[in-house]
Amino acid sequence: MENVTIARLLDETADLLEIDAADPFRIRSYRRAAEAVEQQTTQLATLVDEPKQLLAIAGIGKSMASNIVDLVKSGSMPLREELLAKYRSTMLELLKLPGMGPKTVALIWSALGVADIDSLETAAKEGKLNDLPRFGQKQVDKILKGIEDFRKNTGRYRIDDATATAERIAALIREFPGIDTVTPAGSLRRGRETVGDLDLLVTGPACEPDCVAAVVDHVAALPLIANLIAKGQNKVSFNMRNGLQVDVRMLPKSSYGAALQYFTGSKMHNVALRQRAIKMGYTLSEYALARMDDSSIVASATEQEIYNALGLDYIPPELRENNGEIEAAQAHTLPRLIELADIRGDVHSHTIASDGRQTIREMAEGALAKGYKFLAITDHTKNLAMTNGLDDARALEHIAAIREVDRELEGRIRVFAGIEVDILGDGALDLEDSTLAQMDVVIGSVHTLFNQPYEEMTARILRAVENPYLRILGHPTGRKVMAREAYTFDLERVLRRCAELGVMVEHNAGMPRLDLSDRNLRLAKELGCRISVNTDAHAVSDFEQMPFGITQLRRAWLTPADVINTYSPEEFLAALRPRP
DNA sequence: GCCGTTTTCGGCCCGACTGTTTTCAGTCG
Repeated sequence: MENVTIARLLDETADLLEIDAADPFRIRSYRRAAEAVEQQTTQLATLVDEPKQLLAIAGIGKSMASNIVDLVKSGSMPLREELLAKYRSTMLELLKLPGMGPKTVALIWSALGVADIDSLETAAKEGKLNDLPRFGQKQVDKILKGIEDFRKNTGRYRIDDATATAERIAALIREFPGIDTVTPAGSLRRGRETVGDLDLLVTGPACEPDCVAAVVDHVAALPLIANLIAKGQNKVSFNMRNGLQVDVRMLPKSSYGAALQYFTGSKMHNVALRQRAIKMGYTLSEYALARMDDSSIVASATEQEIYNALGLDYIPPELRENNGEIEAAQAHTLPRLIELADIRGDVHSHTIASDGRQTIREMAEGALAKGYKFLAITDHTKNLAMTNGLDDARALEHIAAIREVDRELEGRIRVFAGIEVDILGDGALDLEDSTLAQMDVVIGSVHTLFNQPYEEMTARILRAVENPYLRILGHPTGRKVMAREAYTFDLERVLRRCAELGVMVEHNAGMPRLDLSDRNLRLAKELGCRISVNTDAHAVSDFEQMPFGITQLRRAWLTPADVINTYSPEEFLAALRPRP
């Protein structure tokens, strides 16, 4: 059983406990445990015979460890079974409807026997809900609307889409006079690869308390709003046409830092921060860090002041997951995270020789314009026929053409000759060794190996990695971003072998379905792999995808030294696995 | 159910918005 599954089952147990009106602190323990499990880089299923290692995880105590062992061994656990016998598993879906919380779910169950979305809809339309306490027509309408939306769209939105939407909305809000800044907060600011909703924080002279009402009216009337959910004194919530929920908050300058900190989260990071504040005699809210005794404000204008007042170094948003960052900030041991400005090269790109859209020269000049010091041209091989992939003869010609451009641009940028070679069904590489020996960069890609049995897939990739000419394992997972992880092979074993052999592993910034997740990047670092971040550019404009890749590297706590793209061209060549 | 710079017991984060509540419960982030 994968960690994500264990985490989900623990979280669902917390939901059921809420419906059961259990002790809120017990419920929180289950939520904390679920979070902690999801953060782990090693699979807990391999630790069930060593409970001590489970107990070492913060948030996992004796009975939670026993729960995890039960889950791994039997697929369930006693408490979960007990609750499922008392209630229904379909209630977990009801909780996802807006406005439906555990109390309401418990109420309609005990009063009407309603436990799933279809019966809820029927009951609502028949007017049965109106007789219940705290139910009026508005509640009923909200539920029916919620059911409609739920069926229309489920799930999360990709960070690049959400970023574009945020920018569109921000531009419209800025049209109002007296707005200085519009900043995305929440999981978008933390760089999660998908976001559930959008939090925008707005500040400027127009957001001071005596005049904020006009801004609120302006935002609530934006033309791109599909459905207005709520409009308060300084907050507006609405849905976009695609279902994405947007929360916009207007804030005075004086408390902007506290608000930014608060709404950036994560929730678990904030909880930990608040507990720390209390121990120090403070209270932390979205308005300020204040003294508990006389409510005097200690810090509120910037995040930096707040973290410092709590005895911490500033914590970058990407690290705020309550995953050791607070302890590191206190000990002044936070890593100097990699930044976009550190990147000096991209070693995965395509040209018109295969399925790219620009020439070698154009790609090289595009990289030069980004300030890069090196670029590797890595077109496809013949096995991927639809990409017009290269055979040995064309590959050798291509190398000569790349060397030519490299000479033309001497002193300005290094252009390395490379190839993105397919790993064939038996684990062999798609070109002759004698051809591969001419290349600076050989990326082995897993494309065509999908949909094979786990063990076979693992064995074939391991065989490919053994080939001494293979120097980078290209976009090594077939996971789907929207559906969490979907490994098709034993990634941990492959990464371990890559580390032993000096094979670099790639984080693909341009293809979010083929990259390594932040958790797997952290695993790769722990195992000692050298990591490369590349855009897989098929045109110069694709180089612009790099920031999304950097964000994920930051979430994995990577420093410039961990990532070969920060090296000089000579250092990069030296870091490659030596030729036989 | 977890945890410990007072503690192995007694704590455990904070506030806004909504609806129908004439003083607050539930939901949400």
